[in-house]
Amino acid sequence: MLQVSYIRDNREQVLERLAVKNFKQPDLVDEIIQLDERRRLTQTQMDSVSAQANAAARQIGELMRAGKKEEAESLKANTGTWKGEIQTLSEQLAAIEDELQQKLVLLPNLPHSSVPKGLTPEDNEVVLENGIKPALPENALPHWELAAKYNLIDFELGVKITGAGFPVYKNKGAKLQRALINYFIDEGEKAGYSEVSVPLMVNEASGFGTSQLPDKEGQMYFVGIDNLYLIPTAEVPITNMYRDVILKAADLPVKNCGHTPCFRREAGSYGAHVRGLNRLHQFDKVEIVQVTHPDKSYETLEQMSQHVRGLLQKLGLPYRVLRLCGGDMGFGSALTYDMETWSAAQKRWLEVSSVSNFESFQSNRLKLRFRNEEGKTQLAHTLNGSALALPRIVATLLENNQTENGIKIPEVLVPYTRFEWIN
RNA sequence: GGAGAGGUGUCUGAGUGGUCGAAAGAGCACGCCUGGAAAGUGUGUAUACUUCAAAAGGGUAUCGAGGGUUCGAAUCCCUCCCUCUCCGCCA
Repeated sequence: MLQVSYIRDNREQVLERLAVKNFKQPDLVDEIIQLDERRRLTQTQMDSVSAQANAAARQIGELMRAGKKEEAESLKANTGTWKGEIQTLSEQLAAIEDELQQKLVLLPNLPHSSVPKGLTPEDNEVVLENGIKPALPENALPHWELAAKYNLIDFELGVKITGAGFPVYKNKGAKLQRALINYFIDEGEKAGYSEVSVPLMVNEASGFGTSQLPDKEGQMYFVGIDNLYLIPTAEVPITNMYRDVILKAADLPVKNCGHTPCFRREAGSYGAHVRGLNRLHQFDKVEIVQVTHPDKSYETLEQMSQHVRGLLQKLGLPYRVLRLCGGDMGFGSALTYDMETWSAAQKRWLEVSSVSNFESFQSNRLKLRFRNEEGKTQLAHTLNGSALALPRIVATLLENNQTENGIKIPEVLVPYTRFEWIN
């Protein structure tokens, strides 16, 4: 959520930046500024009437104590009017604030100046490409066929138990999952992220804090009986650990990592591109999260991106890094890098990580602040990234590392899998 | 799930209708003291909104959340949330 004071002081710039994100309702900006003016006016009026009423109440108290009952009674006569006024004004204020809030949450974050204009994934900017795309023989198999051939993943069984998009991992497939999770967590800890294990369901306030709500309501599974949402990413519970928190400047940066399953409804996605592990309703992911000083967040974004690239490199996967264009970016992000691996049998890039700087967009909702050099509270910046999401890594590993003798496990994973081949 | 107790500032904790944004202590910050430290001592120490050109200052709101009673609510009433204890159930 953008800060109203910022919008007020930087109207032109806000409009210009929103245009980069192809924001469809620029009129909202002026509506917000006007509502804010009305809000302040109403608040000032209400405050001054309250001040009068408070003063009178104090005086009545003093008179009562002094035993001057009649004078006190005569003062009471005025209070009814004030009470009425306060009532009216506070109702007005509440209505204005409500409307303001409703409009404010519709504004996405402003993109960073380096974000390219554009509408679709085709407009994303390729920042770099690394690694060698393996040349597979003509009869190379896509991962869903490899998963069946080596008895690693049973998609049909998942359909029986739950439904499409909830695979059952078996044998070395299940072990590979565990190995990847542990490997990613260990690498995170090496990079200074302290591990947390967090709830998989969150309340509405948490969903709002990281801006899944109200924007992406339909993308989350909702448990109505208890009003809880299944997390679409560990970003939500981990970042919300710092909701309503004022950190010391010395506490920054805060670095956490954690593994969770992620649940996504993925309403409306079907077809060849969602086959196998390409798109699931439940998948495992290790997430890295940082809370930083506003001056450091872009530096941090680069570090986080490096961390993710390092993982892909160590796994020996060819990858590329994209700087997302305005149209493809998430609602709350100011700058996002997507990391994609080359899936050699499908002959396409698969997104395996997304690293974003939210600047103060989330922290404004979270009321996540720190005490700055001047001793004043200031919104911190939040960042997060996948490091990494498992299914597409598994898909790429299986496809790219297939040989006549089976699937070769990357060296760095062998201490975790305790087998070198799937065959 | 049943019964009871309770939720006050960074923490402990006082406060049952007015002088309470809130005693006291601890902690923390800065100063004095000291060769340095401890002890001692002094001062300060919530957040948000708003007013003001800015600073200083002022106003309003907030004692789990929301509503109500009252001229006036941390204090009384209602609803909800949470914590603790006992019982029940249970991985």
